[in-house]
Amino acid sequence: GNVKEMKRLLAMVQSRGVSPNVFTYNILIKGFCNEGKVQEAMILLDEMVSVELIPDVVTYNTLINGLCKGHMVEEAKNLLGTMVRKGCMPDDFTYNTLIDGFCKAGMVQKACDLLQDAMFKGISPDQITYSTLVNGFCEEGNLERATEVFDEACKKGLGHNVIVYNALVKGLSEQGLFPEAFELVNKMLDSGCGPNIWTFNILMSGLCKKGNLYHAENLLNEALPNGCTPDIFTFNTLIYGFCKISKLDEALKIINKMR
RNA sequence: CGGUUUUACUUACUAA
Repeated sequence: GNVKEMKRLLAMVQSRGVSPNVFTYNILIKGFCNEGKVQEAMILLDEMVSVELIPDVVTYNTLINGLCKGHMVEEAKNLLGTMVRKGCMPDDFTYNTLIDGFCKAGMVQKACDLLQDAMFKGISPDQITYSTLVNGFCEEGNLERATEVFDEACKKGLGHNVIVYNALVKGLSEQGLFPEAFELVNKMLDSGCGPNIWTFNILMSGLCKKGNLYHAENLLNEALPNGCTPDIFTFNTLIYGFCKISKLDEALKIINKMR
């Protein structure tokens, strides 16, 4: 829908004696953001003010995330400034969202600056922050910094998290560093934070891109014994891999295994 | 502290 339609709905609800509150707007704003209609979501922010509702930290975080996902990171950062000016204190969600936005935009250094800003405000990095930064550095091809961040997370006791591990496993396997990637998976098993199907998919995808279907298919057989059920990503990855090396017959066999 | 809203990791294809 659009904002005009929304206004009609809200008017209808109000005519029944029920007024929308901040939650109502937050849900709507999230809805518009999910549809990629961030501009319309921003209009709702203005409208909240005009009906004397005070946007809260969730309102701003939702919009900041929408702007980041819409590749408008500078605007997102400006909104951080706006919320502070209006007396709404940013929280860990705010910073993690922005840090991810800047990482995904290829501005990892700015993401690190934001983390400094957050820490200055008394917000310390959590597992989400670390997975975000590990991922950011990996995407940049900077495995050294990615590993440093990972080690720092471990020192703080925040390293034993599947997503943090997966981010680094992905970075390693995308660079073709499979021995290191598998070593890390062994570390996961030792630390009681076992791999999940995402871990397997990440490794298999890396192997498939290198044309190493032998090891990729072996991994498929190791998933179940490790308590991971192959999913649609697993099979699509293998089918892609076999097609890439022109083994269409093998690709078709995978399709049969799916049934 | 009755409930409801916000952040991180995986496949391919498609556009430039």
